[in-house]
Amino acid sequence: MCSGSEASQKPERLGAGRIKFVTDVTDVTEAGAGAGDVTQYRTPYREYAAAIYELAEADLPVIQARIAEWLGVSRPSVSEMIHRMSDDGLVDIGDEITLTESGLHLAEVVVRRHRLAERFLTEVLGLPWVRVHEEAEVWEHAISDQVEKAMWEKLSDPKTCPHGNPIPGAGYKAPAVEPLAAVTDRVAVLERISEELELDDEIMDFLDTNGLRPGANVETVARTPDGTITVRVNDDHQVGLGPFIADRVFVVR
Amino acid sequence: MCSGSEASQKPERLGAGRIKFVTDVTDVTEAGAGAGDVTQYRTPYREYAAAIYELAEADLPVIQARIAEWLGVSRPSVSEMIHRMSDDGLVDIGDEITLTESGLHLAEVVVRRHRLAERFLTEVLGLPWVRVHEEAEVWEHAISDQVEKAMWEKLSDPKTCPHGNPIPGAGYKAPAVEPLAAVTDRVAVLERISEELELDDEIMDFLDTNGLRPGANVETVARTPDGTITVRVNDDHQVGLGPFIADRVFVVR
DNA sequence: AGTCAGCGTTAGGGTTGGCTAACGAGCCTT
DNA sequence: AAGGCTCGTTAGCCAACCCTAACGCTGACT
Repeated sequence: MCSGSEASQKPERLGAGRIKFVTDVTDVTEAGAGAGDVTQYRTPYREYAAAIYELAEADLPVIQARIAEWLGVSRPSVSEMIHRMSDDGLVDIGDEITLTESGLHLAEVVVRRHRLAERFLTEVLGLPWVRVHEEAEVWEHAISDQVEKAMWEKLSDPKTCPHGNPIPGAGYKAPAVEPLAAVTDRVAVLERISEELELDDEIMDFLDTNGLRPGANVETVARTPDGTITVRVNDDHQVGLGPFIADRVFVVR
Repeated sequence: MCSGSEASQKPERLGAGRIKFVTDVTDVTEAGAGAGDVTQYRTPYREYAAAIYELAEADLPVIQARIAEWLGVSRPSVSEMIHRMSDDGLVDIGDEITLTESGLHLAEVVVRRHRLAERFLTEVLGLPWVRVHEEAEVWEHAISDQVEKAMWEKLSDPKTCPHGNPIPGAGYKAPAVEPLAAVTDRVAVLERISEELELDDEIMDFLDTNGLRPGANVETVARTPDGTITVRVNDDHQVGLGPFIADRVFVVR
């Protein structure tokens, strides 16, 4: 035997195994909700919960067909999963799908970790803000209570993700926003960019190179019948935006 | 134009979906091997590959029964998975299981990210070194090429994980070590602590509170017939260690 | 009134990764 | 020589998630 007889003392659990410890319930931040044992939920549950949360946040109808599109799965799959989540008390099924208290809690944890990860990846690791969404999609499941706490302390009181979306539990009162598409003849400040745009590298690069990030000054200067608008960015240059983008970029004032 | 009518062009993929981009092949560091498309392997493959790597590194026989114990799964499961990995060209099956070139590559990526994550978690996020193993078990799968690169740059040329195990690709020539159990009447320096001990919180706390970390000075002062030894740590205090621990703590000189 | 699109569901399957029970081969000990 | 391990394998099973095909409902438009 290589290293002695202890192998036989604990033969069934030598290694780097799958042991999952239930973490303590701790408050993540002064404002943040405790994450608790939420980690134990299976990944699909977490993703469906986050999808429902984000659909509601985006003011889209929270129905199975939208969830299916949001997650890129078939409608039968959503039907099956939603019913399982309902059995487990995470959602209620009605005209729309709604999160129960514990479902909302789960969704908030996942979305918070996603957006916190995006901040962390840009601020601490220096990744470009237009590329962190995809990474955070994985990180949101890898972050534990204790890591979330440590990230929170490392960042200086973050309120939103790099795209301007509020971090649940950070105590950010999001201002009233309207899609850029609805603004006419006014100067406004870019508040946030929809999650839907973050998936598309080309769109994000386009926004980035044209200075269209949260905080940018945006003035609508022209509009065509098909919904394309022309905006002046930071009193500097003008650029045209199609309706898909103009509907998903939100401004204040 | 990057705006326009894409809404209707991509109706089936609204959301935060499952899209996986194949990342470019890039060198992680001057010494590190390129990670390449290794990310695409399924999680079990990565864990089995890492287990085989770590068993070999620990000088344990790399047979299915050991892998099963290391991963905490049944022997039939290992048999099945190893044959699948063999079909996919990751391992060769003989008297022992050996990694092929691509299998070794995969294992090195996973182990490197695990140990890099441990360093990152202690140095950047300030987590206790005795607690990062479990976190890194998840992080090793969440770290992409670009994140690995960023972590590498953030840390100052790390050579080992916080427990003293070399980071593959970091160019660390590990010194010849021997288990503490084999040392008699000599002063030695603690080099590394086996992965197997990292799973056990109580053991890690014990080591930590007794100053038994990499770099500590250790002198064997007594030995009982059952394998228990007494060591003097940093010329300061004496403490007894059972054979299970003494076999898994390695020293130099 | 008829048609049609959108939605949720059912039926039937497939893949992945795990499990237990049981067996045969090899090896050590008695 | 006989028993008893350890080891790998086989057979059969199960749960989690996903899929396509197809059906029935509803509401809007013609």
